[in-house]
Amino acid sequence: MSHMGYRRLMAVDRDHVLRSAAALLTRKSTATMDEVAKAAGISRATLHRQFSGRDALVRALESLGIAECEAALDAARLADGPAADAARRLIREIEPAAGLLAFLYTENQLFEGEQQNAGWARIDERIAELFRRGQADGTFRIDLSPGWLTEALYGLLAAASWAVCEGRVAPRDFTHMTAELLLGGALRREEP
Amino acid sequence: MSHMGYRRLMAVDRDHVLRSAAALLTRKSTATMDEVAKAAGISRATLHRQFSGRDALVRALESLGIAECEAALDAARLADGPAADAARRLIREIEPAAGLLAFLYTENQLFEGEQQNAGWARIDERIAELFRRGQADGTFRIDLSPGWLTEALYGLLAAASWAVCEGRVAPRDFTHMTAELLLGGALRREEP
DNA sequence: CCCATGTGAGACATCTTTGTCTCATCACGG
DNA sequence: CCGTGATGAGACAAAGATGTCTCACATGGG
Repeated sequence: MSHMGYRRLMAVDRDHVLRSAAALLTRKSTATMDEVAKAAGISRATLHRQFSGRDALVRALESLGIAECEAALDAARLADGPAADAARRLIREIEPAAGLLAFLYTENQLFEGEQQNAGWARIDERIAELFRRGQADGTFRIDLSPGWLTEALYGLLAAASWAVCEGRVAPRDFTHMTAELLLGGALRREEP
Repeated sequence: MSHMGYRRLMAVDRDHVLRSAAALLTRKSTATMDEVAKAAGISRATLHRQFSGRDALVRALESLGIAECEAALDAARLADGPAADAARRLIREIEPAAGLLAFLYTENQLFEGEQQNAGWARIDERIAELFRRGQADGTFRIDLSPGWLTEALYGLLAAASWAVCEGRVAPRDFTHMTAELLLGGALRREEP
């Protein structure tokens, strides 16, 4: 079964390379292919054998980010239960991918071409649908559009990811900080 | 007074170049010096006569961003009146600089060297102080740290700036969307 | 009118990154 | 033990961006 062994080894390496690249590019978005290779513990030649170029690497990271987002959306079961709880589940599930998302969020090269990945539109729509549901049942305020709430979620995820990366926020507070600010804001609530 | 005239012309050109560069780099952070020059309506030679290199240009943009932030902080009079109103004033005053701030926010090259501009620390401190004041007088919740609220403000400003830039949010809604989400969050408030 | 100064256009070398190639080595299975 | 295939190291050229230079032009003041 050398064929299976070959396939499995490749898959593991590819995933490891992608994760390393995501972690590095999150911190330094202008990292060289050589730095990416070193971060993954491989040579530049091998990196080039798996991703034919920097563009292919970024596209693969985009696909990975989309896949992780959709997995988080599935795991969060946005249609179940109160909308606020669903939003908290979503943030908790998406946290491991927040760094990658923050990198892709600022890689505006991905969105300037006329051929942008349709996965983002699907994800946007699913998140916006959650906010729409919450607005319809009176949970969420209606003066903030679902589209803006979606953008704000991305922005807060990126901000929290960078704040954790630079040590300004403890990693264990990530979910609470992000979810509470998105849902409840900075103002103190009156005790009912 | 040719000397004064010379100085004045230089200042005007320099400011125009900086604003053009900020507007362009906000949309495409990897723009070439040639593109920056064209966007400002000057040649690459003249651009290079005013900013000795790309690094000098970015540093000048950083200084401009810091100056505009501090001007906004002054104009917002953060120490006056209710903390929530002060935060709204701050967002309103800082809105014109949000695009530039968003660019500098992602230019992590500015923050990796051991010699980073101390202006950011001053600005962070002034904003955090506002949130501390609001927490002390019971206006803001205390389970979100002033540091995180400051980071969240940056993240929301950047998200709103990009959302406006790409047409997903109307420019006139910028202040309301950002301020209301930061302060009140997505959850609907009970009518008192 | 003449000259000084700022500017644009372009040439040129340099540097970095990238894409491609070759070759030696190493691991693994037959 | 031997061959196959992946890998690492390095050389190499191509491409792009940048820094620097020269030269022509135009504008404005003396």
